[in-house]
Amino acid sequence: MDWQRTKKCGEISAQDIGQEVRLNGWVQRRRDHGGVIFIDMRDRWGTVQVVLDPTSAPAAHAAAEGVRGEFVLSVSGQVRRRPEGTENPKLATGEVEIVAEQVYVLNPSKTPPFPISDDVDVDELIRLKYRYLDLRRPVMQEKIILRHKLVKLMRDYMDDRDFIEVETPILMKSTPEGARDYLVPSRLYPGHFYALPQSPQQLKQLLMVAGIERYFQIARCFRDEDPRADRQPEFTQLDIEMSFTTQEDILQLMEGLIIEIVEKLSDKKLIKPFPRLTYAEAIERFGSDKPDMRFGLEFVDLSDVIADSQFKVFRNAIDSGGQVKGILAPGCAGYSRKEIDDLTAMARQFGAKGLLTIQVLEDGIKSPSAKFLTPEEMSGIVSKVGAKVGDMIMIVADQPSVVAQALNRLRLEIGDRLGLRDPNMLYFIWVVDFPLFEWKEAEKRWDSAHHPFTAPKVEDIALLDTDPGRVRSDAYDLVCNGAECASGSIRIHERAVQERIFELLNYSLEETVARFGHLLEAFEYGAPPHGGIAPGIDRMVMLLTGDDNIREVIAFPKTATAVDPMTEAPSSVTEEQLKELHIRLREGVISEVRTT
RNA sequence: GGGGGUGUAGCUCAGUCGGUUUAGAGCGCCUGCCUGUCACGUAGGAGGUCGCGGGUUCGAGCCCCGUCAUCCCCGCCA
Repeated sequence: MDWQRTKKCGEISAQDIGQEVRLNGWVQRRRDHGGVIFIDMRDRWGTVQVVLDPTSAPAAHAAAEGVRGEFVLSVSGQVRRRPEGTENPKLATGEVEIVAEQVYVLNPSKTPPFPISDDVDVDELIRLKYRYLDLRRPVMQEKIILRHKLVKLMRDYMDDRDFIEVETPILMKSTPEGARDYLVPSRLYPGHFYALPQSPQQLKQLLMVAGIERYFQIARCFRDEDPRADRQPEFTQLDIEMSFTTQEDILQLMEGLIIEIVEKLSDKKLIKPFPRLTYAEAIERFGSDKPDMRFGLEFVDLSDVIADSQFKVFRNAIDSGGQVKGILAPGCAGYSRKEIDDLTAMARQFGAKGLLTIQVLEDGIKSPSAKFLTPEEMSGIVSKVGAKVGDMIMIVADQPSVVAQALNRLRLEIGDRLGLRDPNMLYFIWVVDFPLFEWKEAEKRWDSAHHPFTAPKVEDIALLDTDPGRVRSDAYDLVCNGAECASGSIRIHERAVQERIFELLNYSLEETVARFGHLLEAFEYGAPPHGGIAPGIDRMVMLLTGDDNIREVIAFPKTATAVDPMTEAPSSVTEEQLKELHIRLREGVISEVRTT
């Protein structure tokens, strides 16, 4: 039986009229008129109508009577122009149809658990359980194809610039810093474990020591932390590292790539060149190191206006080294008590003790703080924020980190409510000059802001000994519409500097040697200066498709509970497997084993 | 680990104040009819552990407690 296609369903056009063709595909829909039967046949390239006439091709017609949705068919016949008045402008192939002569059912299908169609809203858990059916939907196929094009473009771009792709191991050594590792027990070495890489960071640096000079990899990364709408336990990044480079080189390289991606693979608007903000500026103006720049509503520092205020909310904040900052909520003066309570709850989520609102109405100011502020102070705030009648001002007075986080959240909320976050705009910016360290209050120690291999800025090296908190690094993030989409740095390439950093991070010499001895040793054999960056591929696809859920751009994602509903991973394993791995489960754990 | 939402037919949902002895709709599915439809039409039919367990009540899809699954957020994500 010769069933292989000579044409694709979606590629049939008026040019094929008169031709004999054979098509392979799935039954999208079957319409039985008692006499003539129509079958819409779908493959990856599109859909075309097949006509079955009971008089001219009785065998084919008879076969088609038993056909149902999602049956797999091979159909041969002649392409013809549709009779006058029966064209379907909604279908790309709607000018023509296939007059079937032969129909083979290559495989029947059960009725699918949900319609294979773009315009249905099906519970995601069912979609994931039957992901192979979900992926038949044209929208999903488009995303998979777009992702392929993105990765191909990345590979071509890097190859054109003399980068070479090197694979690094998935079975790696555990380094308990940063995210939690996924561990893989070793059979050959009882009690020992491999870890899946959180990123190929150390290996790509070692490739620089190896003289590869320009490396990239489409790299899978694993982090055993709770997933989110934009986060998966495993994800993919374009991992890049280069030797004899500078921050400027890397930003240019990456900016060129991103522009090419957006211009070739989407219709979204871009701002070129990408504006640059220092970390300090970003925090000052937006309270975030990944500000959404599609709209303004920047923070306004009110310290000078209320410097002498006796209002104890302001007084306490200022006197304890805090800040008083506000943002404008244009046109929000009419907000109800409930709406303001909701906004206050958001601010509280980030540690703010409260949210102070000032509603500027036709007949005057409405604010819980009105009676505690002098008229001069009130009008000073209103004019400094630039509020007009109909606007609202939201003020948070607290420690700087609380003010930043709370007002950042409120700014994004107002941006959403006012429709200021234009979905057709991809507003990329570079955030640079990150601090090298941040203070971990819980552990009373410095921690790397980026990672411990990041180089301090040369002009700040002296501060390592005197004021580590003020040391800036050659680290940079690419941010788009309020989300981080790439992160990188110039790395340390000298053993002494690297050891000094580990020392500041409070690692003992033994720990340092045990975990990073290979890297430190490598630095002693002529390690070149180097640096790199790694844009996240899943998030890049999300930007292009406009999806706000990362699962929509991954073929077989995990749920927000880190489960694959299709294969039911993770699963329990046999006693023999455990025995081989020298693992015994604790009693309580055995009773908790999932049994779905 | 914490907070919030959701769970009723294969799918998407409705179900009022706890009360019409038998829980509904649309789509899908099955059967009949129909030779130009494309969301075909038309007549009929099947299909329910109201997530699960307990409780309150004369009576629970609806109220209470617990639990499971899932989604979003916080923590976490060098």
